[in-house]
Amino acid sequence: MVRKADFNPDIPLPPGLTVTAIQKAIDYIEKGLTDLIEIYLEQANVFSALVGIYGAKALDATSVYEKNRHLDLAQQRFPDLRKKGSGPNPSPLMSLESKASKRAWALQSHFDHSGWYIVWRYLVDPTMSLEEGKPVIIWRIDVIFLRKEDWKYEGSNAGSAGGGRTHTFGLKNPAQKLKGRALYQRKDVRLIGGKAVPANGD
DNA sequence: TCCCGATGCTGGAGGGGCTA
DNA sequence: TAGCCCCTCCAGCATCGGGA
Repeated sequence: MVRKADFNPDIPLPPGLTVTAIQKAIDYIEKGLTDLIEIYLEQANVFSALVGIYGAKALDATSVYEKNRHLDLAQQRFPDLRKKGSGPNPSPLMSLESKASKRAWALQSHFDHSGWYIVWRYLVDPTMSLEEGKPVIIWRIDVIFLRKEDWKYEGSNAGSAGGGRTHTFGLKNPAQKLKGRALYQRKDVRLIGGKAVPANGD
């Protein structure tokens, strides 16, 4: 259950975005992903992408922010969401990127764009000890405006000789930037060993 | 038509630093 | 000194566009 008391009213939000819209989005994500838990067990990284997609979809439905109507651009280009009426090339203040992660602080992207970022921090609770019927729980939401200088380049040795992925950008000192600035924080989830776990699970 | 690079989304492991 | 926290680096899978 999403409680209003778990929201911090002092956290600034992107223009037009409301706590109510985010509250509905949490509900949408948690319900929507209940049947997709098998995907997490199969491929966790794909599941994280799904959480981010559901987040964007939910805000598209519940807020004044909308997804790019050109499917290919929506899938590939920054931002995920833009304020309705802000045109095809919204300013950073009107741009909202939806990201999801199991990790407590880290934030990575292939770009270092300026704009608003909403990060859905989730945990998978197959025992449903936190909430009956909800194996996926959004336990914290970070909403922050990031500038180009907040990102650091993280290179890659990928090339013809081998290697894995392409380069990424990572948020500089994410814990320092995000600590105490969560818009939403469940009190029944604790960080232990850098991992989010149900507080009633110990 | 096929291949490769760019871009989208992430997680895991290991090591260094800090603190109790 | 051990445990915890955080950062860095390496890992995966997907789609799309452009060039050969």
